[in-house]
Amino acid sequence: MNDYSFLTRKQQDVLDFLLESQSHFVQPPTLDELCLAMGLKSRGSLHKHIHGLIQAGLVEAPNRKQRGVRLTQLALKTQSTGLIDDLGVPFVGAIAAGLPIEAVENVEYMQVPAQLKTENRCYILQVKGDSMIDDGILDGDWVVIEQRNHANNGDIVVALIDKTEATLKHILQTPRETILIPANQNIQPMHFQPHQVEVQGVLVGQMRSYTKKL
Amino acid sequence: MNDYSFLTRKQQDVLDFLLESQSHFVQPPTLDELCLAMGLKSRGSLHKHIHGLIQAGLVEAPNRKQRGVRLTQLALKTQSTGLIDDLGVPFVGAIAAGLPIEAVENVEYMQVPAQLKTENRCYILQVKGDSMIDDGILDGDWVVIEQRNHANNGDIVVALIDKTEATLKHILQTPRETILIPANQNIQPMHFQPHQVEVQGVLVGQMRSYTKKL
DNA sequence: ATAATTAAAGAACAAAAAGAGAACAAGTTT
DNA sequence: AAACTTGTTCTCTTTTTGTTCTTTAATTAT
Repeated sequence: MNDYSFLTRKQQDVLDFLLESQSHFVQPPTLDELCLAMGLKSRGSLHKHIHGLIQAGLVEAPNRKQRGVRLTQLALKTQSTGLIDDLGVPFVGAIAAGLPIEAVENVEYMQVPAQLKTENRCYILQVKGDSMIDDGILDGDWVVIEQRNHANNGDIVVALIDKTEATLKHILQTPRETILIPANQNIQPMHFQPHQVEVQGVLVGQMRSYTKKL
Repeated sequence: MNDYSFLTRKQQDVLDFLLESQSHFVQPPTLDELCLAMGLKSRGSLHKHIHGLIQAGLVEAPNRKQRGVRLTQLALKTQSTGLIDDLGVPFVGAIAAGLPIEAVENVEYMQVPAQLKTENRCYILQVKGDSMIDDGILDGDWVVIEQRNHANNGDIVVALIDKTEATLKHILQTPRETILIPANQNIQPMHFQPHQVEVQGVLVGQMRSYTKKL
């Protein structure tokens, strides 16, 4: 999970277990409980690993009053692969085919499941229009975009055309031209000179609400 | 979150018991009643825990006139903002047209944006099959379902047919029959006697990942 | 193979937590 | 007034829990 090269293998195991199971414990687990949960028979052994984690600043040093093994903020923050993200993903605006991205004034943050984003910087746009309807991306859907300026052929990208229009399309890049392909039988693919098209991100997730109307 | 994690084990137990059983007591329970209910033999022991809760601000300090143990607003609040929201929405399994819901063994929790769920109890299913493809719900998508047993005509619901098969369809309920309508031109609507169809939830959100394959 | 590191188990210990019971004061009931 | 209830305080004992130490096995490096 997390790579703390200065931790021993077992210390890392213990840390991973703590991070993973923290929500299962109502109270911070005691050493004995951890032993049981991890299949150890001796507190003494486990204590040495915990001690290592304390020195690494990943576990709170107990102050003789508060018992149980508590993770520190540092440990929680470095849990990058966990399900819970601190801030969430910023919702930056709406994208309609043929128009610049319409930015929202107050950037909101949406709590997005880890499965719908990547480790890299992501942002959220709201889709306007039906140009991707055949791919199941409907008017009003939110899309999670990983911010980067290159894409593979076939990817669905946010493309900026002639530095003015933004659109969400499949991309096909050849040395001679760049083609933006909608997922809508009624709309034709568009051909451009490579320099006309600027990739602003790649689609990694999509969401839809059936209750809220925005 | 409120950290009443500085409570000792027994203090937490007492608090949990009070929160859980408050409706069972007509009057705020006396120490002796609590002892009896919790299986303790000495008021003195229990009083020490209550005293800890008083200092934590979770229990009202009694004033000799009003007897019994009273919870404070703070304690009640910490219960309503409990763990459910922190955990996210449970991912309980996969739904394929014509098959029972295939439950996952270890329930995972996904952090879902507020826009995709409701205030009521929700759960997540993964869609198998193409029966809702015309509504932009594709094979492999996750759907957020609000758990309830009634629906309005036109809603997309999780329907249990003859207590065996589960499916995700539009519902149309008339006094004579219940019709489940797929969003796929190749599949015909299905007609049932009302008693054959049991609504298990209503679709409120949908998500799709373009990176993870599950 | 030898040495060093890492793990595990268990014993022993001190501090904290938890429990039991007695005693007491202030109220309530009889 | 006497008996009872109820919260509070106190002492004492038992259990739980973190810590330290020693011994032994397993793994890794030299």
